[in-house]
Amino acid sequence: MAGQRKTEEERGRRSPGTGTGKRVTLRDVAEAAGVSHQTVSRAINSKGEIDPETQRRVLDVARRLRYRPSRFARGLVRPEVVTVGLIVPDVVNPYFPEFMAGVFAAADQRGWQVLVASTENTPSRELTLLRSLGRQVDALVSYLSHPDAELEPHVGSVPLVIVDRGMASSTHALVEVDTAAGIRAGMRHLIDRGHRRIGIIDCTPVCDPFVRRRVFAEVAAEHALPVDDSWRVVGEQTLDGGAAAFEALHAAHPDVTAVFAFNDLVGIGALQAARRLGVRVPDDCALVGYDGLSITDLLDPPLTTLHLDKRRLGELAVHQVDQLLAGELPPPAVLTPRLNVRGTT
Amino acid sequence: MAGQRKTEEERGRRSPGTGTGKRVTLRDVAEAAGVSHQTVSRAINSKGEIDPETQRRVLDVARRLRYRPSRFARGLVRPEVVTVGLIVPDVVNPYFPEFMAGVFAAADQRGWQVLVASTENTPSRELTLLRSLGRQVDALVSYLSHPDAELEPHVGSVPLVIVDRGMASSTHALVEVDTAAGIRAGMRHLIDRGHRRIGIIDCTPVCDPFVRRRVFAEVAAEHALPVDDSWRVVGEQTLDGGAAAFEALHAAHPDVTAVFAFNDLVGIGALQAARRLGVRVPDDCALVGYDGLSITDLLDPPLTTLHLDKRRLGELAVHQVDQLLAGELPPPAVLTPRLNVRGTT
DNA sequence: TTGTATGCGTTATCAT
DNA sequence: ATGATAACGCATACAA
Repeated sequence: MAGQRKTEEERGRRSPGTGTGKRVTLRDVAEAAGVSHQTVSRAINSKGEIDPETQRRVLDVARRLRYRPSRFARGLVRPEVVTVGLIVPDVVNPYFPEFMAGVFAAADQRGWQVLVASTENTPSRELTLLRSLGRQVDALVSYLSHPDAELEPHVGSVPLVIVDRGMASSTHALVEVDTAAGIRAGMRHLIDRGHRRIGIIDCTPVCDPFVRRRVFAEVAAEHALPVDDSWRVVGEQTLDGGAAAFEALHAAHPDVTAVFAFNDLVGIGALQAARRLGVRVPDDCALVGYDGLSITDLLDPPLTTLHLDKRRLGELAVHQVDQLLAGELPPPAVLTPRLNVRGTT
Repeated sequence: MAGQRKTEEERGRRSPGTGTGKRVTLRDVAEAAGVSHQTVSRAINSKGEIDPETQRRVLDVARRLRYRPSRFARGLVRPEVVTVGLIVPDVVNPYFPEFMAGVFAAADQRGWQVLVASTENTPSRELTLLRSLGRQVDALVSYLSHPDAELEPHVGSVPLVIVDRGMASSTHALVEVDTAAGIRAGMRHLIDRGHRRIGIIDCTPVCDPFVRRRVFAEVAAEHALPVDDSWRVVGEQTLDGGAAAFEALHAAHPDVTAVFAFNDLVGIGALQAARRLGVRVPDDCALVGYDGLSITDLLDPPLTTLHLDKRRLGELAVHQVDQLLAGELPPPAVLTPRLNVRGTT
């Protein structure tokens, strides 16, 4: 009595969302099984109070019809599962997986889910993703390079946590990195080791107003270092960019004894360039990175770097979401990098 | 006429999903603004046909009330956005971000969204995530270590793509890696270079039935290599595991001239151990890795490895989802690693 | 331009 | 054990 009608429904069924064919609903299954839609619901959810035989039969029909419950209809009726949207610039850059791990862990701990999207380092995509993801989630955690004003039209009413943008906000929650303190610690370390002819490899960040340059100049002045603006080279934020910048710096100032890299990626590039140039690290020239990527540990020598707890950063972001969902705009959470002295200084 | 009632609604409002307080709906806004809920809908969605003044007023009230449209109610009525669930063992392991990047790219290209979760290398979590994510998405892409039979009770009716499990399936779509071919290529490479005393560092994978051991033995037999089972050491699938395994292998067979590592992570560990032992790579002992992690490029010397296009693997997985959603069970997609000869052989 | 009525697919309440 | 009916929050056709 169950396995009679067959071919019509099975063939030609398109899955939900695939445009054409209508979706298979609880009622379709009910009709095909000769029961009420309510009974089908019970069967699907194994809510006791149902004849085992009936359940088996209904489940069978459901399978035949390729029935799939609608998460929307379900979400409408059942207690909501909090979903956080996460926007990062680049999943492959080893910086972000660590950050993401923190977000996942904190979210999972709360029973939340995470919808992830990548801007592929394209600022304009930030805006479109803000829009599209925004309508699908309960809150958004995002790396963003635009100021609030430009964001405003795209952020609807979604609670938003902005990560490491380096700009204040009166409407969104923030998680910030105290880069200035980090740079200062790195500079002090080099100076403590007796370095005075220090160069810096800087990069053009998307929004951040050259904190590194500023702090570098400040510290240089405080300690009367014999360096001026020509000791600061600007390069691409890549391995090759770091290499090229190191070469440029070394060409301009062969007597440089220490280099501060924009970040570890750039630092690794610089290390490779140094090797090619026959500059021994750290004997001829010390090198300090920034970020504390775990891969810097594998280098030879391992890179001295300002280690930032990226995982914690992610956890803090979720914590900010927490507050936002509770209806309050929390003060910015700030994290400071920690100097990790290893082989290159 | 708009800014009259205030305090009652604003205070005490809890956000959606936060348990208590009821959700602010379109009708609440309508009532507060003194219009019909339809007008509010128009205002929110900027669907022309509305007096600009009315719209402004409504939007204002909506903001005051912290109104947020329900994604569920919306999804119920509007064309569905396909959401793919992605389950990986570990976000931080550099292998997976590359894979994820492929999934994101392919998904984005189709206008799909991706919900990500990590099992944290815990097989039991695979099952629970399968369940919880399964009800929130249209299809699932997952690394899984269980056989179909154990999966069955947890995979409801969700279309599922299993990645690199190394076991056939009659109900789920697959994306596989031809590991045997990879190992074979690596062995051939070593043999071509004249190596005969080859060792292998193997690991206990969760499900995969020691493909490496099997192929290693086969090739060894085919070429009558002077090696037996004692040339195969099994270690943890970590940096330290690789180092320990290399030391063990080297202790047992000091005359080993080449080592095949389970994967790059293990290979890097082996490389570090070799350096500590004073074994020069590749002069004293060659080393081959597996996976082709991009960081192996930064090592000194860069690791010769069997490069797997993990990004492509992710794209293929999404393509399998495509088929599944179209109602067909596609044949397994298979990817073969490519030998990438660099500094360690 | 605005309001009224209806349906989306599910679960929950209450009968039977 | 099963079925009828009413929400859930939103958008859309249609009426005013």
